[in-house]
Amino acid sequence: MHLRDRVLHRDLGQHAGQRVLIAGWLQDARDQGKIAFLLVRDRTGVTQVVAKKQELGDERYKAVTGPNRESVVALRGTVQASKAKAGGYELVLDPPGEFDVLSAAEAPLPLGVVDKVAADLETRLDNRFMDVRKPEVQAIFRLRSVLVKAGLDYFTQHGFTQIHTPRIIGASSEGGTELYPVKYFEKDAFLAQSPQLYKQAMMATGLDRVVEVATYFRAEKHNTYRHLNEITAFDAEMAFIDSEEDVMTLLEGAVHHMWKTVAEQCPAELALRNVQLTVPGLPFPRIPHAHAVERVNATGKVSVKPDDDLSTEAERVLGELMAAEGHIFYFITKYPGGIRPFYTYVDADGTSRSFDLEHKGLEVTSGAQRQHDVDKLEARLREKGLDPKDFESYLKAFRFGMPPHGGFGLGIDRLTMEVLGLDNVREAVLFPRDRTRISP
RNA sequence: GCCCCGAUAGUGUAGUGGCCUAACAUAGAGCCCUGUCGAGGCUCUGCCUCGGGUUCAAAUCCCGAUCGGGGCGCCA
Repeated sequence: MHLRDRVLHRDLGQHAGQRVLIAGWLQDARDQGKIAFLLVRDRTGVTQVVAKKQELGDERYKAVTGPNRESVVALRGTVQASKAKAGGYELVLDPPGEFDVLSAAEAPLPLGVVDKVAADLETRLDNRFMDVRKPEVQAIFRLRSVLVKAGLDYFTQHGFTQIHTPRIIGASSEGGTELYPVKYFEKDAFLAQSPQLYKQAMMATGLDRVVEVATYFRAEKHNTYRHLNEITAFDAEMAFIDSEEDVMTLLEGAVHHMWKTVAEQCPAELALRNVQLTVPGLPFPRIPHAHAVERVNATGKVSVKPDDDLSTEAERVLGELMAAEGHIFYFITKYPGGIRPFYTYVDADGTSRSFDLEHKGLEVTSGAQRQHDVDKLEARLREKGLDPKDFESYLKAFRFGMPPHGGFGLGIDRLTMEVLGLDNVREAVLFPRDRTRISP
């Protein structure tokens, strides 16, 4: 039998009475002198292995109970019903006691996997390979995988083509955030802050609907539970829309599908995180920015000016108001044109066809219908203090037939944090890049 | 960019001028234990971020450095 054919913990019941091979991390070895209990963990659970000195002999018994915790071991034993756990199975390591250490772990561990003392997030991230051995941490990334696939499935089922745009960009930028400069041979270049300008260019091609699972780089020195300097998002753009409402309908459908899929496919992961997931009803409420400002100001807790964006505090207050009405997801729409990026479509009354999707007071999406009239677009650039010359390769795509279009960026890290109720976005990212962390 | 805070065994904490040659838990080493399952019992190992200063006396107070945490702004 090969290692790849090893029996996983969850399948032990199908092999009752048989001699099988199992392998995994030696979580613990409880030596009681003449009988020992080895706990061997694989990705599906922890198997108890019973080893008896009388049957194995002193030498084998010592070899079996000797390895350090978290060593990788493989062993053969006979599956039997556990004498202690109802409905559970364990392995009896019977003679000759086949037991191999595939990789010995050093001691002490830099981070305990099942220790009774909790470690700081900082220590956990420094030793992420150990941290992810914990089932409750593994659950985050299994669920994230399901969430992303559900999103991508939804988009492709709705006619979206998955694309990949450059992460290295030239000097021109959409503004709004600091960029990381990189050396590009004899030229200056930057890491992309978003695929915005590229996915819009695709609207001039006839692909009509594109989506990218994109990584963004933002050189902002923020230090909060919800910000990272390297983030991952769904970036979608769709052509031939009548208004931003078409984009919002698509987006809320995608989010609903992601929540529903996670609820259906991840009961074990949700249970490990103690999360009771509620799938939000459709449609999500739409709250025009002006109304949102009125509502939060009416509480007396904050003061937001009509033309300003909601502060973090105001966002939280609105989240509480909406939660009280039973809405965890909601759109804030019709932002004042002045506080949105240059490519946003602004109507004659000064409001923009833009929106944010919020979950319990946290922004998870920003989107809009885009300005597809190149003259108005150039005027918008100048209003924002940007030089149209710097955007020539972008603007060119608008001069030869550009349909009305719109799109959004949907943050995957934040979505994962929110679906699980994590208190820090770093929990939802394997190797987060924040203000100070570039290793591991 | 602005503001606040922290640093004590591998890990998580207590100690905030002398009672500290620093404590507790957990981990690690050794011994005992034939059904443990947060296994248990006994013994042992291991810590004040760095550099200045104040003081009779500094883990403790002050200054600086380094590393880190958090809030705002900005955004996903």
